[in-house]
Amino acid sequence: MILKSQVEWALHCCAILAGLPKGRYLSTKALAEFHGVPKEYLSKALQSLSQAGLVHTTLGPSGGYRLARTPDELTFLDIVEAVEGKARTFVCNNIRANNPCRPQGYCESAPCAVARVMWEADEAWREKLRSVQLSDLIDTLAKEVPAELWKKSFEWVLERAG
Amino acid sequence: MILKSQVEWALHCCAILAGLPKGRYLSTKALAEFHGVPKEYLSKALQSLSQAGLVHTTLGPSGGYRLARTPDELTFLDIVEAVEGKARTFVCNNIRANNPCRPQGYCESAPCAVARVMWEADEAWREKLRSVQLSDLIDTLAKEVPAELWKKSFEWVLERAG
DNA sequence: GCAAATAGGGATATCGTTTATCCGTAATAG
DNA sequence: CTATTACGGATAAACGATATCCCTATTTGC
Ligand code: SF4
Ligand code: SF4
Repeated sequence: MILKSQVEWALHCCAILAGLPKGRYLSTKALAEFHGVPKEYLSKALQSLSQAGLVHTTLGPSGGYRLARTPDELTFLDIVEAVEGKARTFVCNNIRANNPCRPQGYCESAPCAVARVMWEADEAWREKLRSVQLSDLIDTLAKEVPAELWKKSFEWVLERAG
Repeated sequence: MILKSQVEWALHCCAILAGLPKGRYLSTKALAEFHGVPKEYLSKALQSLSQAGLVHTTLGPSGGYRLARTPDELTFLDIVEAVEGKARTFVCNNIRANNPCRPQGYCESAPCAVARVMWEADEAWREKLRSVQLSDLIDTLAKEVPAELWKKSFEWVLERAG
């Protein structure tokens, strides 16, 4: 069980978009080139962000993406769920219904204990992701990324932002 | 991203094995029939439990599986990791290495902030699973499963336990 | 108005994992 | 000795993730 690589891409793209000056847009082409990933496929991830309402888009030359909210209103969970979906990672196939001892027509009132524990764990995962904002990531990166590289990357992006 | 159905099977099998009298064994065949899942494939899940040291096995007629520890020494995490593996669900493809602004020969000292947050969430998921013991599950099931069905299932298992 | 660039979406192909089955081997109870 | 079992390897089918291609509508700059 492994998350899509698109999740990593989407998170990185949002981090870049967070540094974009108000009103500017950055294209799929630029984002793909910056991260060294296939443009067409990255496009699908960005479309997921768009459908989830996390980013705004414009068409035409100088078009592209920008964040739809401020970085402190965007959580990791927003981004992860936009790409990976909101479905729980544990699906119950209700195998208890196959118990040969079961009376005919017996009907489960509620999801069983196994499923509930697995879903609580899933929720713990989501809760952790919900607790980290995009702005937290930016703060950390600003501290950890060497100043020189940070500045050059910023300029690289600005040159291509429409 | 979805967990293998084998995870559900393994959890249910362990719950059944927990009710087995000391020294008795239950075969793959019985477990597969009880849960209504393919015997050959369930066998793979049980082998995973065996390799992880969570269950003991014996060969021959009246052979099968029993728990290697008491139910309060077995956590959900033990069982889930035996089947699903211990690998983290977020893999870092190090796409920051593709940043065109990066100086030649630049070397990352540590995993980046994105990966760390995702790994913390992964750990929160595992911590939750670690906090629930198999004995907790049995307690809950004993309360929720109708007494009649519980008793009949127990007898069904005993008839087939070697 | 026109040409270039863009997001969006559908169709399709490739690849790897999950799911499932089959068979041969070694061990064990009766 | 026979029947039954766990175990492991080989293999196939089904499915989802990855990746590419192409067409459309829209917008910008000229
Ligand atoms: S016991 Fe729970 S997880 Fe298992 S089949 Fe029933 S509802 Fe699903
Ligand atoms: S920023 Fe983090 S998650 Fe992204 S490629 Fe680098 S190490 Fe991996």
